[in-house]
Amino acid sequence: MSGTTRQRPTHRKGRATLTRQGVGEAALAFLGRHGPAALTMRSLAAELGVSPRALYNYVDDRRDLITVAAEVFQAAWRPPALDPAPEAWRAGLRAFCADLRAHYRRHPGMTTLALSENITLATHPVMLRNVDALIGFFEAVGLGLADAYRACMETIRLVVGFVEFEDVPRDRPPAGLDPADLAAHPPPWLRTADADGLPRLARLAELAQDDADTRFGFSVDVFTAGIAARAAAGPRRTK
Amino acid sequence: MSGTTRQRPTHRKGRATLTRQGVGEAALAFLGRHGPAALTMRSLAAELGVSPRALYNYVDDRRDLITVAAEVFQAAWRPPALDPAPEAWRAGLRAFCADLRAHYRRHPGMTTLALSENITLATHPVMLRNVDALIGFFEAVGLGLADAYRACMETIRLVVGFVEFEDVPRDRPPAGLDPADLAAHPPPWLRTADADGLPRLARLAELAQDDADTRFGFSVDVFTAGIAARAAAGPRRTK
DNA sequence: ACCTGAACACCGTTCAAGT
DNA sequence: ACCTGAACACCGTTCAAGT
Repeated sequence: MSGTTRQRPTHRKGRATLTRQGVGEAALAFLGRHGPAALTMRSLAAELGVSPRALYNYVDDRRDLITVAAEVFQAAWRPPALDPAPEAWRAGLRAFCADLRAHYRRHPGMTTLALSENITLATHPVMLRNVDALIGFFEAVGLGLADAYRACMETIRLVVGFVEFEDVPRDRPPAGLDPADLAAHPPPWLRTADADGLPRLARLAELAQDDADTRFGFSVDVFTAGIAARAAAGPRRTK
Repeated sequence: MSGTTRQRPTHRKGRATLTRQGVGEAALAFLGRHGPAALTMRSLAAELGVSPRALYNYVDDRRDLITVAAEVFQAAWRPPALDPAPEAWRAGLRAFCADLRAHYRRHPGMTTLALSENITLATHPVMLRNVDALIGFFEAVGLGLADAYRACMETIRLVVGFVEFEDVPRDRPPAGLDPADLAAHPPPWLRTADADGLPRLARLAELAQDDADTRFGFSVDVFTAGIAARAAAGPRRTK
């Protein structure tokens, strides 16, 4: 209590000593700068000024590295507070989803990587607290506990799915494609259809283009309305 | 018109000649048998009894190969008919989503691969027809054209997101994990939480476990209720 | 205890040469 | 026209050896 417990040295050869946490942070930062394809054991080691083998002292393998990065990523999110009051909850849920979407977009490739490496949702205490709060919110809005849990998970899936399918390809377009084509919505591959048996696609071409925020807003609004209907049916709906 | 136009030979050295389409079909089949990680240019070439270089006569590169496989995959789906009649459309949408989910699960790794390779939704005539029909369905239910398009895309995202986040990890569990842990819902990483400030997670542990079908049903029902609310507000909602 | 350097078994892709 | 075989520049991971 009084004395100085022996500390691990924080530097070595002029470089900060590696730690599991530090390696994860470096991986997450690297991901933001260069994208998921560029994150290799070798490139990250080079960035840290260390041999590839050194990383294996802190991380089991590449999968484990990505798991740590995912934990760091999750812990970095502080969600806006949710007010379940009847006149406030819809706007609150909208803001919550918008904030979560922004967090994911700030780290492009994090989800892509987690999915392709089959990372089961990494579990950080901060994340557990957020999940618990969101479930509590849905309960307060009028859902039974089981439905509140399901709604919580669907909220996350809705946001992450939108980012993955809509935002990531536009924020970080693949090499060979024209960004203008990706930005357009409805996309050219739907608009080029001639009218042979495709009447709505043909009419769609005449519509004003959607931006991603409008489409995200639609998805969240539909979800919110669905939750409202479910809540109105009463919490007993949970079987 | 009368004569025999010169045909490309269909066999060569006792092996069916390669075609772009055939290579895509082989890739999709390989994907179903061995999973996305095992699908490499070299392994697919070996499966076809050919040198890796030969594949490059039919596809530009690995990304292109996956694009062809995705097209084959999409063209293979024949959705159930959708009836927009007031008393039928909800059940029809549910069946539509269930069928789409089943189609994706039949080819595990297809989405994972498409996402990680940033494949912009491949466009096959069959898929365009399906999309057009789904938009028409939402219009007939009472949505404006722009909203019907958004609802169509959200339908696909909902289903694919569920498969990707819920089904794939369970249908094809990653090597190091206990399948029982993955099957459990809520998952153990939520249930192990002690009650310190996590009251709903603690109560969640006492609930009967959900199966994936129940959770999928919840998501689709909430979506359906949301669409119903939107439709009731009238097609003029589209700005 | 933690690092380096060399090595192994893989990738995707391309080159030059065969038939 | 379409193939093979060898090669290049990469991977993740491991081994043996340094300090």
